[in-house]
Amino acid sequence: MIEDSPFVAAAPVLVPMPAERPYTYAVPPGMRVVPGSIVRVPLGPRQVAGIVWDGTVETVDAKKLRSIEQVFDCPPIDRAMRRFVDWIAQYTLSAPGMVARMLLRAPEAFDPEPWIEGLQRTLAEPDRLTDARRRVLETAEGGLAWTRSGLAHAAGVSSTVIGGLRAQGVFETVMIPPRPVVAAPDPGHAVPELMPDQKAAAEKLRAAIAADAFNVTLLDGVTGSGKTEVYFEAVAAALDKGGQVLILLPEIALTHAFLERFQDRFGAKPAEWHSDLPPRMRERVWRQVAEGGVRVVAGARSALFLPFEDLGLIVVDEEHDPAYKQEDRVFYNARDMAVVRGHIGGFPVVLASATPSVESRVNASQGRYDRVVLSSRFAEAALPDLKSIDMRRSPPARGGFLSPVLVEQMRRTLERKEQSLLFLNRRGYAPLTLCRVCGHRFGCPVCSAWLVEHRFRGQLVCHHCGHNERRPEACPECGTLDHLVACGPGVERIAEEVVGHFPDARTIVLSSDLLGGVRRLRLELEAVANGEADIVIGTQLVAKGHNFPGMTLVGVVDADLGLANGDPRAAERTFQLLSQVTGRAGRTGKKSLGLLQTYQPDHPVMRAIVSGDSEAFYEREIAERERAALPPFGRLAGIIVSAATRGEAESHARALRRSAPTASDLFVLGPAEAPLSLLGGRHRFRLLIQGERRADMQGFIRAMLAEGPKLRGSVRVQVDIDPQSFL
DNA sequence: AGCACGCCGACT
DNA sequence: GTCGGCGTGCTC
Repeated sequence: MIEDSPFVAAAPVLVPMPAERPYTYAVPPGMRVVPGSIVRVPLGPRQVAGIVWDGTVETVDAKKLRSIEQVFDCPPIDRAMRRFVDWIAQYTLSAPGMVARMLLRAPEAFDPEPWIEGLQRTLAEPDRLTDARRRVLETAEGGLAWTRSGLAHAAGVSSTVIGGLRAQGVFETVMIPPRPVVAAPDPGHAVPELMPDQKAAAEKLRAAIAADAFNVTLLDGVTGSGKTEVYFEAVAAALDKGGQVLILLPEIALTHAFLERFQDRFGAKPAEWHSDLPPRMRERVWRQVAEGGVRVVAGARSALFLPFEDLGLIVVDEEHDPAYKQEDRVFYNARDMAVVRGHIGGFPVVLASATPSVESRVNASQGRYDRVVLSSRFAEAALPDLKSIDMRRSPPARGGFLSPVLVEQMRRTLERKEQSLLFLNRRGYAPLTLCRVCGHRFGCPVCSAWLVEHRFRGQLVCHHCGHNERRPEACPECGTLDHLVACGPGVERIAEEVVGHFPDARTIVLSSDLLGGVRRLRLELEAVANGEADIVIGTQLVAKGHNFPGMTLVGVVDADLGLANGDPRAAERTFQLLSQVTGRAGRTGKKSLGLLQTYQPDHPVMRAIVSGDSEAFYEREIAERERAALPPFGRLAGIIVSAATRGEAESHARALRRSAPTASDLFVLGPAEAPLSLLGGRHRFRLLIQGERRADMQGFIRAMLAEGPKLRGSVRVQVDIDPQSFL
């Protein structure tokens, strides 16, 4: 730990940069630090916050040694959290300093929250009692301290009135401790009446909490089965035991609706934690989590790095959601890191989903996780009647993309004054533009993916790197005017087709391109929920989180989209997405319908969705993955995400094969996950591995580094899950 | 990751 | 003559 040299005491300090090990700093005489202390240290030309780490210090050149400037008045990062940082650094092959950086993302929170100035009633009486003064005294009755502006506001007077009373000694200045960011949740606030299978599931979770040990439960409940209510019982049990609780949600799902639901159950909102929390709030939440004042946090993946004082449960909702993957700097999957955090902290973890990831299903079937299934649905929340439309038999009209079968159902839905949702997971107007004369295709000059036409904006946009240009009139290759043709549909194009069919219907397109940002989007979603649109055309953004009570028809424009992209998870992802989308309808109690436009009605994904038999899908998918040795079965799959040149990508692919001969598949992909054949231009080399066996993977990385020392620093690793060595 | 230093093109 | 592009190198 802290070692005394003959001259100065020194401490290892993890600084927030890609350092492989802690740096050594001198501890000035009289300063007290312990492992976990958050300290201010000089680093190059600037001052940074670092964490005093475990272990002995390395002797460094006396000329290099600098001193810790300050120990923050802040609870030290506990041992479990420090081990968590080291574990993640090792597992993701990232520098520990970069992992530590994720803990230090609330710089102002390291100093205690200041007490604020307040006013308290004294025994003195004012010289004259005016109307305004009387209101102030009535408001302040009860002896509690008020802020000056708060009291003025509550009494409906100007703050000069308060100032006058203060001057007369009717009020005295007192210091008020910082206000809690949220009220304390009450586990007994509104205990729900649970259905029998919910009750049984809640009992199992409660037992896991009572056991006071690490354990993972996969809570697998079909849409509408009341998963949230069940895991709220686990939350209540953990709170009863006195621990703190973290509920992880995919960023998108961190909605108002969830917070309300929590408040209904516990009488208070959880503290929120996500990337667009205002800085002041961020600091207060961080501090109060560290001090234990906040009991429950609902947050995005970064909430995993909050310094909980006494964490007793993590719930990962929608555990299959890809938003849990962080894919820059430190590559990690928050769902898996939550499991690791539980293991280190010795507490239970609950993974909840209506469509669990294949990894979690495998972990459950192999006994590493417990599995609790909720199979019955509330009667009024029945799923829609689901059917596929075989596009070979009911093709769309020329130039269109909607089958007559779907159009007819939309017409009927309109007649009944109910809402339809068309889902197409593709922004813009058309995913590819080409010249009818010379065949020129518009590609991205930066990353060589195709440019997507956004007709509304008059632009061609690269959805991978954000590059955009004006849509020209003439072909840049042959110069012919007005012969550019849009290939394939995006939501804008579907909207055009819909308006052609139903010119009088209120049609709206919802995608992340919507002008006006998140606020506008929220307003539009609300408007739709209030019935202010007849037909909604949306990307996956409509698939998540939001309920539309009047929606009785869901049409999936291209259910096959995403099945053929070479991703080993394509079928799983499509199944999950289609389950979610079709779940958007049918919560009304009215009869509702889901239609999937597909060219492969016999594909296992379509059969599973239409029949509702997800068990069969999982069994088949797991068997298939095992046979092909794809994730999550103990083989390694490497993905080169981008390379400096095509030749370099190829040579690294060969190196990859040599060093990982057992790898089942080597995916050589472009920066845009485009096939290698699309790679062109110069790109920084980056490597992304979705692998299972850590030993294989690390060996491979070492081989890569030996192969090309210049690559060091630009190699990044993603590990999805490693069931063999995980726990 | 920041941030400084350092060496070549278009402008107050 | 300077401002500014990002390549390279370092941080106890």
